[in-house]
Amino acid sequence: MAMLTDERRSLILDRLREHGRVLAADLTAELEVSPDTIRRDLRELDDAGRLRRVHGGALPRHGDASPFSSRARRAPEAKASIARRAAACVRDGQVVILDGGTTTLELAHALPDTLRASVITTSPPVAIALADRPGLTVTVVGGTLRPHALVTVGAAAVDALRVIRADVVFLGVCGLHPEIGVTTADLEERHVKAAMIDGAAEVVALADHDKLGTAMPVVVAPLTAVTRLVTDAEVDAGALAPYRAAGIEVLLA
Amino acid sequence: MAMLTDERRSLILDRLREHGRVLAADLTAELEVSPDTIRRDLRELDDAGRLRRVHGGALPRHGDASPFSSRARRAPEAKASIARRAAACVRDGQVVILDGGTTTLELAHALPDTLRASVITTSPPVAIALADRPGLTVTVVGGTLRPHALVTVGAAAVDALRVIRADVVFLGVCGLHPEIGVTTADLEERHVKAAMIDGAAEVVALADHDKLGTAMPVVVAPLTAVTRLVTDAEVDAGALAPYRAAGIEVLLA
DNA sequence: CTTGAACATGCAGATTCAGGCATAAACGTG
DNA sequence: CACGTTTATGCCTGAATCTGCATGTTCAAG
Repeated sequence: MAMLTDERRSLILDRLREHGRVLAADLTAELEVSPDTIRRDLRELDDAGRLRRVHGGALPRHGDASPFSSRARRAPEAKASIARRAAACVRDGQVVILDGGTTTLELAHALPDTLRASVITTSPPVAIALADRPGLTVTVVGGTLRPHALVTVGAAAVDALRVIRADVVFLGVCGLHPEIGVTTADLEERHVKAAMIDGAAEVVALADHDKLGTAMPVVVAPLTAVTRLVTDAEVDAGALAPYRAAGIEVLLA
Repeated sequence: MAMLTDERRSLILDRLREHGRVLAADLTAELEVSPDTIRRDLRELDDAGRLRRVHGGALPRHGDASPFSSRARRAPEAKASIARRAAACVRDGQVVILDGGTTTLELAHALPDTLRASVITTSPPVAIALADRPGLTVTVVGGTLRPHALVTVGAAAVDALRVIRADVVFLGVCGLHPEIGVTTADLEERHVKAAMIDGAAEVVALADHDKLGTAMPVVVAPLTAVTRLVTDAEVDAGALAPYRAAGIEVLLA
């Protein structure tokens, strides 16, 4: 047997998380088993409550028309490769702050299994993703939950972050403009992000290439607050010059 | 004997760490012992909690069958009906505290879509489940994440809860004994649960019928702290008498 | 309504598994 | 050393699991 049954089913759940849906035919091809086996897998995963079976494939259990999970489907491979590149920046023993957002959630999944570190996050999905890593201490920053972004905000969150001096903070940025700096759309989130940046020795911005050169309504911090930028390889070479000029180390994924 | 038993088992765990899985057949070939011996090894390593036995081989224990998701599969219909019954106790405008655990997560899903209330929880999964309810304000209580239970604990969580005066708190109890009271297995969780109870006008305990009459090592609160008990209909009628005698309103789901 | 794809069900072959039993080595004790 | 006990291992048998195939049914797009 090339692949264990449970292994195959985990892989199906991975694909489901990745793409937001799976087709029985695709799985048959990728996993090289008969359609019957795939159907059985999907049926039993449904019985176990791990997914929702539909004709032709399967969907995530909780209907999930949520903005969060639909956003996760945008440019998943770019986000994933950025996440992998960024994950390599973390070293054992560090205190790491993880922002919310789909890219940082990918980063959480991409962290090496063996990593020993302390992770602080405002994002419940990130916290859950890291819960079963034996080497990690996960701290959730409390506050009011922003439904769209699934991050905590408010005075409680800012207070909790203010006392933390992190080695590195990973920031999922909505816009990163050479002159305007780090920007976001939400005023409450701005204060939380600013508090994360304040105490951190290193600030790593994670941004798809199409976030570069754009700006959102609320300014979080000047560009000089960022020490590293991780983006995908599809970016124009010239577009990176202003960031390098600002002393930012640019990593291409 | 070419290789000691424990030596062989360490090697199996090494292979598992290396490849993320092991096949019984491969181990038989590599270690030159009978399949029976390998099976015995895998079984005992599973009993010792070092790996997860599956048909044909073994997988890492925390691969994806987290204790949380496996617990969710135990008596799901009882949990769901308890959750539905309890959800009917919540009224518009209330401040509600939701404990962690699989039953309270079901309760979160069972809350009416139209409910307008403020929900406070230590459980990231509960927070996510409620995020897209337009009528709810969800507050996450920050703290250190307990990997097994997926709840936050620690001084930060207790502090945050101390200032809250909730109308009702829903407590997922591990054990509810007529004389010993509400008990749990974890000392940190005990302090968080106690803080939840302290400021609450009403304390609703959610418990499968098989939790009644049992006690865990750590006492959270005396039975008198509980004002309502929701359990499933499979409970012996006689078993409920001591709770009713203590002035607790018992709801059968 | 038609039709092809997807589906559930039952079945068979192959593999894997659990428990009982026998053997042999290692161990402890007098 | 002699003896009984424990442990580890391999073999055996019946049971369980997994997978693919055949059958008839259901679904959904045209």
